[in-house]
Amino acid sequence: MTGKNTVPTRKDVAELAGVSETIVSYVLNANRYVSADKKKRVLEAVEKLHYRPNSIARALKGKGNSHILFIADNVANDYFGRLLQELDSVAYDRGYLVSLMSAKNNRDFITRILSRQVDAVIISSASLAENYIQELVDNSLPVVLLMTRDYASVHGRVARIYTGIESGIMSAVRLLYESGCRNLVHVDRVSRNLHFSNRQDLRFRGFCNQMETLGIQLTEHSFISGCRDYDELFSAVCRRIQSDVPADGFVCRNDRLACTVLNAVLACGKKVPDEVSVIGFDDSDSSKVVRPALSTIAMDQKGIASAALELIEMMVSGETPVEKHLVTRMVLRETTRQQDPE
Amino acid sequence: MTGKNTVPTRKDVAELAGVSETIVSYVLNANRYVSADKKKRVLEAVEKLHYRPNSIARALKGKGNSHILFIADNVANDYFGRLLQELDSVAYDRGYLVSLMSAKNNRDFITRILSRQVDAVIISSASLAENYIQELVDNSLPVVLLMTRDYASVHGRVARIYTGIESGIMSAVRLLYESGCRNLVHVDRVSRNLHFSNRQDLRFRGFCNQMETLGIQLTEHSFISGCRDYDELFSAVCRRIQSDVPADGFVCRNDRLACTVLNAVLACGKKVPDEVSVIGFDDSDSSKVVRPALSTIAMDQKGIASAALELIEMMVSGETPVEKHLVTRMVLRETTRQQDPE
DNA sequence: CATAAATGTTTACACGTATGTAGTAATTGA
DNA sequence: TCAATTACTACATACGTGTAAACATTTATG
Repeated sequence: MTGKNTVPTRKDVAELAGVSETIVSYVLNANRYVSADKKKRVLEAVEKLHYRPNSIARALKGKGNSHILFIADNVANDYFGRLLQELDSVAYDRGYLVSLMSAKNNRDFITRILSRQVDAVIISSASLAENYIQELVDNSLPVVLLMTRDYASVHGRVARIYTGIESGIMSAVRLLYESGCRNLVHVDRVSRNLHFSNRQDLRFRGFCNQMETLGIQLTEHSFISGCRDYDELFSAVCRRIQSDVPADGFVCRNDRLACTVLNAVLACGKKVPDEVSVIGFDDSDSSKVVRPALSTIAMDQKGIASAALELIEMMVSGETPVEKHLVTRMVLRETTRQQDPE
Repeated sequence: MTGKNTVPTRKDVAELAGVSETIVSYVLNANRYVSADKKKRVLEAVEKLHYRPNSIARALKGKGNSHILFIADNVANDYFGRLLQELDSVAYDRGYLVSLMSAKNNRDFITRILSRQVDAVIISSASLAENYIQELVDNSLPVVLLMTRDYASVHGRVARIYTGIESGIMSAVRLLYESGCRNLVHVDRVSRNLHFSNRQDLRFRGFCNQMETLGIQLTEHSFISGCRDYDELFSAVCRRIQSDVPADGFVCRNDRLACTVLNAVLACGKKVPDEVSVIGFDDSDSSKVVRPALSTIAMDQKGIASAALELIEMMVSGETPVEKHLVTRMVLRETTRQQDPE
């Protein structure tokens, strides 16, 4: 079995079955009359040779590539990892292949994508310029946006998936408030190149909206942002804890941040969750192993993946895309005081 | 800018430049004589139209697809996430696209891959059957194996990357031994469907080899395996701690396991690292946020990614693949007693 | 000056597939 | 019986590209 095989083509199948290539095509695409006899012979030949139509040639003929491109800022985190996993799973079942592209690559971005003839693009990026996205849309490439922020300026045939981030954060704020927290703080990402969240960002927006709904005045004390690394964040949290109006609840962009916050709070000698509450986002491994175990918000990666594929198949077959709405799930562990969210 | 554009082809470029299509091809592939005048006009037209050769058509002509397939057991963990990130980065720079496929998908596995005409496959999987891999090799598809275990039965044109797992674990064992641990335990993965490591697995092998080198008899007490989830692992660790010959050092397959072990050890009232040492693998986020911070072994994802691409380019251009050897890096934090590894 | 060599360009085909068009044979309808 | 329909099959072309080979032009050589 160590000889150099060669991938069989339609021609090989046709010869083995004793029919023309066209017949093979018709059998496999099931769109023309083919006699039962020949159909059987073709299928047997296909089986015997392990023939499978060449995706490349198929794509060239304009028949779709069964190829999805996933664009994200960085796949190196728990959330994206699990999303990719689910995406691959549901995509594979439907015959699709999933490819990856980092949003930070921008040389030749658009032309590269178009030259690949992928069937659709899923975008989950806060950094990808909206005009890039618009250009993809203008080239009639089906685009699915995973809404982590507002893509207000993107118009045309675009499908949007709302993952429930905003309402998830809102529930978190409400939970902390109802359990007695009155000095809530939103913890933003750490980054070398300063990048502050604004109302475009759905987490930030969720926090602000819910605070306003609760009638709480937003001040500079309501936010920790602009830290360049986790050490800086640690210090910032300590300062915030030891200030005149000490924070008693932290709502964090993700679990990694939340864990650092948690450690800082504990280091300051505060009791968690009795004196201070902390809630993260992602339900990552970190949230499960820190002590006390971190309360967090879990996203429905499987649901998102399914929704994305459903939308893609709609768009590919020409239907008008719709919006999909999913929900997050609160995972209450030990850094929040128990409280029925109802 | 909201009109439906259309992707330009070689023909469009040729017309705009006032030359034949062949000239365009020759200019872009730089393999024939073309007058300076026409070359200039072609390049200008290319620039103007944002033309890029259609990868699909190119692939169909057998000129490679600049397409790499990455096959792994599950990308939903820190290690794979970062590897993917690095892989995408170096691949993008060299014009490649990276696709994903889970090793647990096995229906039509081979034919699907072959029908995609990818240029190469990178495999990092403990579960993918070796005969599948062999089949890819037999179909003269360049394969790069990330050696997490022994693929002894795979023969032919295969490139192998040794990521330093085995020696990394060996160093860890030596470190714990030299810092005084005498009852070391290897902690295996948790899994529903029981799957025990053996000498094929490089971590397991590293542990056993080093233990034998140190002259320590391996017994059933040297291993914790067969746990179906983290709760079971927690209990198993507690039992092991409270047994007649209490363990004083745990070498774990990954950080997630190590964190659970750490929490169990602490819950049993043992001092870490004074009484018990724990070391993980991956340098994941979890290892950074648990308290005490977990000592661990970091892999060189960037180096692995570069090596993989280098090997792929070698194989694609017909050279005989070679073995690549990388090294891991010990990250000593607070769950091991400080000790100079020399 | 004639001819060979070097340089520059085009024509023609191939990769593996899908399908419009057209053709043949069998069946049906009146 | 003859036309009309149905059940099949085949030919020819196109997708966008790479490149051998034929052709054309210029330059070098004897």
